Amino acid sequence: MPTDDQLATLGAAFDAFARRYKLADALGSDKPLNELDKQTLLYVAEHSECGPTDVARFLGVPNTTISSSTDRLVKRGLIERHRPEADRRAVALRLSAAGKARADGFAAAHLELYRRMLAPLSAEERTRFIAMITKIVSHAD
Amino acid sequence: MPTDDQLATLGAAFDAFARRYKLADALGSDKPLNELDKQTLLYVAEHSECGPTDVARFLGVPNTTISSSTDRLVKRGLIERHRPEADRRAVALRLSAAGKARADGFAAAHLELYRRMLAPLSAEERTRFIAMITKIVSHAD
DNA sequence: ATTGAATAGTACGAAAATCGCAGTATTTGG
DNA sequence: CCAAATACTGCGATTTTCGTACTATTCAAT
Repeated sequence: MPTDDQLATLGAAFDAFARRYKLADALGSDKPLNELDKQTLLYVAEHSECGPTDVARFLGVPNTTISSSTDRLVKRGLIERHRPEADRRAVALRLSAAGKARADGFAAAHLELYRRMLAPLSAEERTRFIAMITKIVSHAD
Repeated sequence: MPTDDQLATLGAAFDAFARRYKLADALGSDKPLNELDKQTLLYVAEHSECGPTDVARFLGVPNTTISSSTDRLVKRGLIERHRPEADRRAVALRLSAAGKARADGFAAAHLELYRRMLAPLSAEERTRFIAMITKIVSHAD
């Protein structure tokens, strides 16, 4: 029962949102990572010792695509592969020191982005906004 | 002056947001469009008679990339190119009937998406939420 | 009027990325 | 103990991006 007008306004806001708050790949690093590799790196940062299949399932892409992605990240020295003793078919992924630095860079950029987003809101509005968006995403279906 | 905790919560919410509210490419159409072509189509829908350069500037990609994109869209019969009398170097883009149908499909999917997002909020919260996000994006830098 | 610079777009091709198919290594279950 | 399942990777076809170089047209300044 939201009005058409509300939906249109929200749509326009989201468009602007997506376009404006696009975090520029942390300059200063060597070559920028493509979107998938960035996602892979961030996932591994949050799930050390995970396997390629975990990443693939989470990101919704085929296993082979993640295999390529991790290949690139290993070649760039951002992540490391190793065989866990427990299951020697598997591969466990973890960040290298350089990878951790890179992931931290992204995290910092994200925080800065969120800070800029919240800047125009008052303290009370911020609280409300965060509460609402949390409500939206935590609503099952 | 948002707290670290607020920023972390917002970040988590955005991640979930981006992952959950990904509009599945309107099934039923023939082959799905890739992301860029979708963006191009939508831009042309909103800016009939625009040129490739306009699209490129808006989307932040090189001109040649848009040239490829419009090529694909023309081949699929979704947009049409023609030479305006006024400036015969230029190319003007517009949707074909099929393209319009496709764009309308996307628009409908978007609306449905927004409806689902707003569903968990009360009428008053919706109003507030939209007002806040509008405030955020209309804030110049 | 002329012509040199600027502008709009495209052709082409190299480099990169995605992902299906098939293959290897290991584990599990009956 | 062996067939099926699981975790991944090698390979290669297809698609996409985008830089360089080109054509066509317009503009601007003499």
